[in-house]
Amino acid sequence: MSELEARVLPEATLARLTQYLRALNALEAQGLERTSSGVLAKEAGVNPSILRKDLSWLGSYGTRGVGYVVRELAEHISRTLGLNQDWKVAILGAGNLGRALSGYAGFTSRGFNVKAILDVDPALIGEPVGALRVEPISELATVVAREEINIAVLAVPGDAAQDLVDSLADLSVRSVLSFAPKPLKVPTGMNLRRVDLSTELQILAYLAVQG
Amino acid sequence: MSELEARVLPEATLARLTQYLRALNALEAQGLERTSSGVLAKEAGVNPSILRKDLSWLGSYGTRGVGYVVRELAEHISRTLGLNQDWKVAILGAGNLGRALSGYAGFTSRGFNVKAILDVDPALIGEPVGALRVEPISELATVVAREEINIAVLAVPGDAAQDLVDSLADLSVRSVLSFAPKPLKVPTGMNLRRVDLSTELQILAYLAVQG
DNA sequence: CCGTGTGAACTACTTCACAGCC
DNA sequence: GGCTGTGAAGTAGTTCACACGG
Repeated sequence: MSELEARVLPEATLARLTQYLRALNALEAQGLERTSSGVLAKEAGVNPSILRKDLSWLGSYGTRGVGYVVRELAEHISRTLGLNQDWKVAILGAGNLGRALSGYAGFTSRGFNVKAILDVDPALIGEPVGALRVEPISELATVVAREEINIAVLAVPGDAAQDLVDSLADLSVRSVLSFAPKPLKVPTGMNLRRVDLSTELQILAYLAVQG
Repeated sequence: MSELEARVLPEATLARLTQYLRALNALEAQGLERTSSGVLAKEAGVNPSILRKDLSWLGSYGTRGVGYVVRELAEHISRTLGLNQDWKVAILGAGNLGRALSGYAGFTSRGFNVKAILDVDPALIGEPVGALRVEPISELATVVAREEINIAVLAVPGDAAQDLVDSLADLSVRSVLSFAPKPLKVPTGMNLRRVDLSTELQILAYLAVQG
């Protein structure tokens, strides 16, 4: 393949683009067809400068002196983020958190489909979770192949997480969202994002003491 | 001399300190009494330089040529983060996510006690969740006072979140962890952190398309 | 005129490299 | 000798301010 220049979006821009997308949807729901960086930035909770700078990474989609066409801009951001395609998600770990995530609205919307939920615990295997049934984690390879999983969500204890990441890497699952409270090593080419709930609470504790 | 006496830890440092704390606990569990920035940094998944720089914000607690005393450093970080005191957490929203969070191990450890779970839905009120029962959100003020709540976790739909933040502010709850997929306005003096699960998935989708 | 798009200035954070001390 | 602690250098991200074009 011909090498395109590695023009990857900065991490921070990427995170905000998802917020603009939601903000645009909110504006569209209000019946607005056009908007400006000021209005959109307010809705997304950022300042207008950074919004315009972020959008400049995608090219020029506004009109000077006027603003942006809501639907057009939303469509463009969606395409850039890869949300025009279908994402098939497997949840690893059918404990409280895993089960809650499988039904979470944010996970089932916008092209993300939870296709499977797996666990090691024999007591959980076969149990219904929404429209799915818990499958044994020993069948991971089979499930990933059958459902064409491309995103995995790790809702397992810290000790189990690294082994699963390694297995997923072998199965060419290249995107993982981990809730395990441990740093994980990932092979190059795999994308990992962590959500660490107890870290968030600890940060709040510090801020509360400060303030 | 700087104008302000109280120099606050950088946000990024703060987040890593919580990781060092976990890493130190892991080392202590292995029976180690002393460690070095190299070992600790590896366990925490960061590089040694930034670790030493982070610790320098807390003052000098290592010994040149030797390293750090595990328990001493852990104790010091804990104190800095305000983890020597008791934190009383209320969970707002008793849906799948709220119920899962109330039992989440990371939430119940290290001084964080889930004292109450509340919801608007009459069908849920009175239902048992672990050792608690769901209480009506109309009783928020009473519950906050009774349990001396100082941290609230928002696990409600986006539309309800802002009103709850405002109510919490009136009740002097100064720290909020929100799972609502919306930017929220907070009064000065209130600390808000957001965990946005669908944003995380969207970022992964983009990264997967890129790679 | 008005709001976008963007270089330039600024701020925050990370890494380097080595002086300082045990 | 070896590892900490820290200025200095480097990098990433944000805000400013204004030229540009509908």
